[in-house]
Amino acid sequence: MISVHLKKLRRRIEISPEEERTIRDSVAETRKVGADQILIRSGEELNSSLLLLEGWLARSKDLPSGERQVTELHVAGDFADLHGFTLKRLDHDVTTLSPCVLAVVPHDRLKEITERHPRLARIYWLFTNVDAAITRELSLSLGQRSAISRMAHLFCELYFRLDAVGRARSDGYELPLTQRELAECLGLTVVHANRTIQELRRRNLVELESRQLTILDRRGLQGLAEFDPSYLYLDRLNP
Amino acid sequence: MISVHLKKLRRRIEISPEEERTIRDSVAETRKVGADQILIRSGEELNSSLLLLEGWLARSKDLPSGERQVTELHVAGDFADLHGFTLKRLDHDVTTLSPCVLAVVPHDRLKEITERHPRLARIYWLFTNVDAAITRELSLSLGQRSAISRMAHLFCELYFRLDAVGRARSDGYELPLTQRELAECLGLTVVHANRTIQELRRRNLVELESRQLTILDRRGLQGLAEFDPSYLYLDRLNP
DNA sequence: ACGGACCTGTAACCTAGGTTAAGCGCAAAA
DNA sequence: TTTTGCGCTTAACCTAGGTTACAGGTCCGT
Repeated sequence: MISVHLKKLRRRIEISPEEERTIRDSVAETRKVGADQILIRSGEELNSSLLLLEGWLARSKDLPSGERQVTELHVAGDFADLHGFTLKRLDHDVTTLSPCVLAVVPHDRLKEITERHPRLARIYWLFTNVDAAITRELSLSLGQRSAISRMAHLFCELYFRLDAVGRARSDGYELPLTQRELAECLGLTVVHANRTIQELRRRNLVELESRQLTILDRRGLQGLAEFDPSYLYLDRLNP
Repeated sequence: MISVHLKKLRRRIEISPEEERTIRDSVAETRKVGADQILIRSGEELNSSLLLLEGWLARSKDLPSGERQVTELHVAGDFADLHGFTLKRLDHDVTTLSPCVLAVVPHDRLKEITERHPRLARIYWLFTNVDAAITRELSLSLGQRSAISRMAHLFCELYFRLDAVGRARSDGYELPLTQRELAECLGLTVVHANRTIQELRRRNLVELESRQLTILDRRGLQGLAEFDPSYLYLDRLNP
């Protein structure tokens, strides 16, 4: 099951058999969790990190007034809170958006990796930096793109990320988010998120029904989003 | 001059004399640059990282249409592109907002640090994670806060960050950004950035004149911003 | 000393997206 | 089987912030 994580890594870098063993051994246990659970609360002290093997997670931040912003989505293969290894507490919550399978990686094993497997440490460092790049792209979306272009951009991003771990069909993917959750990702209200989806439908770019996103016109969607996947660092890297 | 960087680190963690030596030795050269220079272009291949010793930098991303979003500001003591060590190219530009002094840290010396000084490597990893936390908070601002609250939030954040490296007065700090640049940080137009500053003035919260920001009512400003500095991880950490 | 570019400031007007409210369908609970 | 609640949808209306335009000040290069 952890192979989805290895797939994500191997998409971008070589992983030796020994490194693979180290990664596999870093997992202390595996947990199953239902949808809409809070896994980590902002500020909580941490001594392990969570590797998502199946399902969808969100990192989100709240305003005192209750408005919520999702700052990153996570899919199978992603670490949800690898940054918690160095930070020891998070500045955001981590919640499940669907039923999930999680691997628990204790921080002392990560520390050992930094002591004994510097290349692997650099790889994991790299992946927290890719997460940051995704958040930067979100800032660009929230600050400068229109609602429709933002939503198209998110759909494109998720397509590339899911495809990289073999979780996309050629014409779309399973997207278990409600319209409210999509709105929280994009800094919109539910009402306007709905209007925006209608508009994407009307333009024959996507269909979204019973948790299935169908991309009818990938070229058109990417054009509308002005989507350039280079910020996902999906090409070969060499850390 | 690199002491401002050590000050930033020591604000949060212990640095041994040997670690200090390693950090000092990691600098290959020091460069002075004028304002409004592009230091790094998105996509460019990198083999060193830039440590900012004096002045202000911005990381920014552009849309094809020319709209620009500043995704993070950097002040003395910050690494501008430490994430470039693992990523080897950036997904954003790095530009000077004022005359700057920069230390150049070759990636092979950073690699050596990951091989020989794992604790220092964890510390630097930590700091790229703090950068990411700042970008997350920006996403929250851009997605959910009003223009005035966003601007108040930025002014508070910069106060805390500058204070942490001894670059703030008790009642404000030097802020060399034009209103256009502030607007680009906050996802606003220049016109509305100006309106927003006028409103902050009218409420007697801040004064901003000839590059000097004076905070007239810190309590009030933080209240308006709903500012909670915990995302800056300014307290003691233990990597 | 002059011209031009950029910065700050304002005014008039406009629109993307927010707000409020309501209806419908469906699934889980009772 | 009814009820309750949630997710989706739409409509009417409103406002925060965008757009365009213009003016005065300052700094810079010639």
